[in-house]
Amino acid sequence: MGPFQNTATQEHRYHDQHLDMDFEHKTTLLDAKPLGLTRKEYDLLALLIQNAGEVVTREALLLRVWGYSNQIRTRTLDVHIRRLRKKLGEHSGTYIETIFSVGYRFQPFRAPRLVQRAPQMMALGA
Amino acid sequence: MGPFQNTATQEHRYHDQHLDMDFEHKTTLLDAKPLGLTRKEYDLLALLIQNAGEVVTREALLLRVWGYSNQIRTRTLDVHIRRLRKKLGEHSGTYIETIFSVGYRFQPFRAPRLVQRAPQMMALGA
DNA sequence: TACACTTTTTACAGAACTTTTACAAGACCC
DNA sequence: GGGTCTTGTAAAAGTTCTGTAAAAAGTGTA
Repeated sequence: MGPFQNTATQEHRYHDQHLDMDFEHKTTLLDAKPLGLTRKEYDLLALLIQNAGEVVTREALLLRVWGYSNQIRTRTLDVHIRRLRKKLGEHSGTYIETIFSVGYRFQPFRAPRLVQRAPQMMALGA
Repeated sequence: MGPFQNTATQEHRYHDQHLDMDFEHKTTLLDAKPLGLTRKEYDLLALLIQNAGEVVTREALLLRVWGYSNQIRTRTLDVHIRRLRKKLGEHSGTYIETIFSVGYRFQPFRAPRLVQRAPQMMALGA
């Protein structure tokens, strides 16, 4: 297995210390409590989680969750990201990263940051 | 293989003792830590690295990264070079060379200097 | 229809990134 | 050294992108 300590079986389930998502039954638990995601929220989070650790572009998210082709200007994605973060509560910062001008990335809980972080989150002199 | 010890597979990756750049995922690690490059910074460094060991003229950089045609006077390139050097930290001197009145050159870490040195450091007639 | 819930749009504030400006410092040539 | 050209640097200005609140629109159901 990879360096991650969580169970991210591609087929039907994601699980880490706090978050538990069942892609088969479409259920989501945060600290053992149902997260109460709506359909779009679920689709969005599921897509991010299924690409955990990798950046998913706005374009890809809008295409695969909404079926939007390119060059449609909408803030829908942002609003849904916001609602997801709200429902994820204190862990939202850990889980959903913004990659400026590119998209978003789901990071498994306490996963080692093996890939490039969001530029806006680093000190310039690093 | 050439005389270089680094892995510089042209297709999708550059790697040496400190720096690791993945052209496919557009990620950049310095000493295993994400470098956090912005888009332009990435484009610029990627172009230099893809021509590692060779001088890339200011003209070429401005054209290929910014789409600027000749005879546009701007300091944008210089400012971005500066930010790259800042992010490369202690290794910046090793990596990015200034070729006076010509452009810049990326040098792989501790690579033997087999190619033309910077004009300002040698007698032109040598 | 009326209601509750979900989704999208709108409008603006704020953050992040890029470019320009102005000047200092360095390099080259005489 | 003096003059000229080029690059380095800091900071301001400008642009683009994201966050957020609130309203409008859509959907399902009794």
